Amino acid sequence: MLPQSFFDRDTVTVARDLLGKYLVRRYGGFVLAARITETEAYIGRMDRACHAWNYRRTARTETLFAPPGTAYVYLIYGMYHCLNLVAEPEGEPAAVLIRGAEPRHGFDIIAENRFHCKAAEMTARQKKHFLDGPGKVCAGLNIDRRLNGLPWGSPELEACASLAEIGLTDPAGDGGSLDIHSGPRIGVDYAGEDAKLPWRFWL
DNA sequence: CTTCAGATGCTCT
DNA sequence: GAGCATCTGAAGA
Repeated sequence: MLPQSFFDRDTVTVARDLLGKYLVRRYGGFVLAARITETEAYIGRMDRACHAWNYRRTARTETLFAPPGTAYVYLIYGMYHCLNLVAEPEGEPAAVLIRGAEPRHGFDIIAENRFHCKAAEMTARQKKHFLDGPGKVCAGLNIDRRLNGLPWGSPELEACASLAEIGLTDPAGDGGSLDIHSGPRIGVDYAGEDAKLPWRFWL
């Protein structure tokens, strides 16, 4: 599991460093794992796109003020969930949104969660868009608001540098060197100039 | 490949 | 009451 100190750093750095890491989700006896391929940084101190911009503290944003590594999960558009991991020292409201991932373990369960079918029954179109969006990551890994505020270190959700440390191997390999890209974040036009910040990262 | 409408409920004003 | 860190299927190019 990544140490809490991994998240106790500048949010943009954390967002970039999370690429290629493995998200592990455990529930009901299942172990699901996916490799993170896309992230975005949100920093309340200075970023109009962040829910806690200018340290805005409400019932919803309270989680952003929690210790680094805490899960921040909220409902968007009435029907999808977004998973974030809190960053920066405790008290600085900031987080990294997990925007995309690739399944690595528990394919059938993830396929069931996403498409209500077995992995082998997925269409080519479904495979191509397996977990390529924040709502899709949450649907596939069965993440919803019940996980909001989950402390870092909880077995239900963790991130690790390799699957070997939890006794698994990556069927697609660990990938070697990463080809990291960056650009403006998605869907934050309401943030004015801050919408142009290159705080989205992907492989 | 692209655009587009519609779904749906929580949060804050 | 307005808006939202989204997704899907249908239709057209």
